[in-house]
Amino acid sequence: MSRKAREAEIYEAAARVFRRKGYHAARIQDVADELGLHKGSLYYYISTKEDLLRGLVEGPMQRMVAATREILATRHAPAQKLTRVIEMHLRHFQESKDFFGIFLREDLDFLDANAETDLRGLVRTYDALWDEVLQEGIAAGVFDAEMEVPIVRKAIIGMCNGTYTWFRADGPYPIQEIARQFAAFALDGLRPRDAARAAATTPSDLSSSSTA
Amino acid sequence: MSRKAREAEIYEAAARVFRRKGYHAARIQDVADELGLHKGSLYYYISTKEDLLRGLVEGPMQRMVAATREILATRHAPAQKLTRVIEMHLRHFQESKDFFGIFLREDLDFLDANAETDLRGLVRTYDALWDEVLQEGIAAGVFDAEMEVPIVRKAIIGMCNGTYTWFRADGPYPIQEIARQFAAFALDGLRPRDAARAAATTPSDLSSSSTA
DNA sequence: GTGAAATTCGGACGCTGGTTCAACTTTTCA
DNA sequence: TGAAAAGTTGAACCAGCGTCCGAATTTCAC
Repeated sequence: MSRKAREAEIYEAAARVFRRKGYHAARIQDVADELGLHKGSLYYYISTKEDLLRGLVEGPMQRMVAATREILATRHAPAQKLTRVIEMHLRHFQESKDFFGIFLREDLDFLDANAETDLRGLVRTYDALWDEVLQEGIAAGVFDAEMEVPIVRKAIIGMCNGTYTWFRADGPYPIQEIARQFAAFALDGLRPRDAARAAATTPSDLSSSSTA
Repeated sequence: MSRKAREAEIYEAAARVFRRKGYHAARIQDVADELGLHKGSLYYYISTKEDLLRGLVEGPMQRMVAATREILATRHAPAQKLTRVIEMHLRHFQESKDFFGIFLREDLDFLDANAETDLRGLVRTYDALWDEVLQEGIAAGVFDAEMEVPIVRKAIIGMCNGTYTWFRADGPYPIQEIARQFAAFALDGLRPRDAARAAATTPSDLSSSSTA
């Protein structure tokens, strides 16, 4: 096994352990156990426990920002863009579950303090992109012009991030179904679907595939 | 100062510290510093650090369950009950911010393991009460009958819990305004308010006080 | 096969942090 | 006012954990 591959193994193991126990509660020994190594051996690959965490943090957030930019660049209707952004968020969330588990639970600001990583900046960028989606909808007259965009954005993202607490890949709902329901919920609220559909000016085209 | 009062001080200080740093990252010394005491002195009041955490956990959750039961017992319309439950959740959330900060971030299952506290049970009860609210709405024909109740419940609670990440008492939005927007969002989604109002069968009476 | 390089081992070191405790100070109340 | 009770101190103990390092083992080129 190459050095790179071994390093990747270690980082993945660390991600799992950090998510399960939390960064501070997790011991280097736990990471070693996960790999069947002795803890001293890890230091052949890493320098400190903090660097291990830092290594995990880079990547997932950047990918989400990039994916959001792509969606924004399309010519879809606002409601559809929103649906796709929600889906995208949930999908990345699930794919980098370990990372987000850490990201949501730990206070990672101390990482920004003494290194080149700028997590907070990335989050700000991501938020701004969401706001753009909502603003487009308002400008197009299909979203409530009276809404407070930051609150609504936080409401939707909070809704998505909440999946961390309860979503299980082997649970009753596949991630697509959750995305579908979340999008429908965001766009139409709880009002009976028929009435909502009748009144809605911008139906989502994503619900056609699975009508559950 | 009475013993009870001193104990309360200690638990409150611990709550603040645990929320700021996380239970595992926080040190007993930090709690002592918060009070201007020496760490040894704390042990005149507490037995272990874990008990300190356990003491914090009891209470807030029980109060929320009780408050939800009260709302359910009223004769309000489903949409109004939902609005009130959302408000209630956010209000308790803010009032016991330290507790929830810990609750959401830490893995507290280990507390259930070897003590009489049954956090998980409480959470299950709380979820069930929310589901009742939603079911009532469906039965009354004012909520979408096709929704997956558990998903929607989790969506709304997730939305509320997300406030932990961003809500600041001195920020631009008072908690009431957030509750109002969340409820409106849940009930009508993002569709323009006028169209939503026209079609809605159960307007919320809570928005009358502040129209932002 | 042999030697060097890469990798892993296993123990040691030092620090941190939870907990204990005997001594000291303050409060209480007869 | 004085003695007992309540509360606080500060040092010490000890276990756990991050980190280091020389020795042992494995890998691999020649």
